Amino acid sequence: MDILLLDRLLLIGELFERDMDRAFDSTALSKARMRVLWVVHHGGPATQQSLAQQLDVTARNISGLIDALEGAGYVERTAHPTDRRATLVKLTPTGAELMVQTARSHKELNDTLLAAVDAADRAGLERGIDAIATLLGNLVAEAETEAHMDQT
Amino acid sequence: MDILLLDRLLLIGELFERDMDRAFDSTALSKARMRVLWVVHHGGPATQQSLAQQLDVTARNISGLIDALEGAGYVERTAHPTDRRATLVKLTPTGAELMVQTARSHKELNDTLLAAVDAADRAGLERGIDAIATLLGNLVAEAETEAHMDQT
DNA sequence: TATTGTTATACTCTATAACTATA
DNA sequence: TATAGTTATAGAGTATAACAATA
Repeated sequence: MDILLLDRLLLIGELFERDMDRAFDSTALSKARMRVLWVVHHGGPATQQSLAQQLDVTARNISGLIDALEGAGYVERTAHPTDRRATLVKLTPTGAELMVQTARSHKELNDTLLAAVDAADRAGLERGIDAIATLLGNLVAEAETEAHMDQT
Repeated sequence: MDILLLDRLLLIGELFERDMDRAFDSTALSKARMRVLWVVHHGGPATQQSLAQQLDVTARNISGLIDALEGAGYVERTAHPTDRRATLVKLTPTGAELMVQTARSHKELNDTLLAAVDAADRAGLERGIDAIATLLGNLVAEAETEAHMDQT
């Protein structure tokens, strides 16, 4: 009745964000900018249009984020090989190094947290989180499809 | 190696936020404003200073949020009984009704998600989430205390 | 004609600093 | 002198709309 499981899950998300904020505040790296780096790190060089779609923000928004990341030396705009309208956004060596480090500390935190869970509970925990993430993903996707229908 | 448990947890937080955004976009209720309502709903009438501390934002920021919420009819500023400098922020009947509905749908979503988890996994899931939330809370609190020390 | 990225404009959330009224 | 709230100003993230270059 008192504290819902969902609330705990949301608390974890919030705490993680606060931890990230603290870790990156010193540089030019906000959450929005880190997300851009993350997508480029995982998907490789991408056009700004592609980034806008993957991050579900406007092209204008991406322009500003890439401006900032380029100014800070984490990405560079390069010519698209076949489409002269488009630019390809790539990580610089500095940006690539940052993402490797970030992925590493992310993994370490994951392991630290998992170590606090009783070994007997881990399998149930993973299956439960999986089930919840899947169902919630479906619910949100459904709701967004409906909302999109309504617009049209 | 591929997908970390932590990533799933963060995904759940993101999906929930997207769901909330969709549900409230139609009104004057952003995430920041909903958080104010949530705190007043749970803690009762509060001064703006108190809200600023509880939400960890500046007093100036609270001024703007209360302006918006007052304009939309969800809260009202009333005189503080003993301190003429301060204002007490209260929910209007509309605001109170909104929070009751929100708490209800929040609970429903919680139950729906939990129902998707195999009954045998639920206890382990709850214990695991609890352990993770507790440890992460401690880690973040420690880090923030240290950061605060550095400033001083 | 459609698409890519930019310029122009606006709104929300956030912060710091200066100020007013009260304690 | 210290505190509660506001005004002034600034910067980041986001959105729409108009526009240039290219497809």
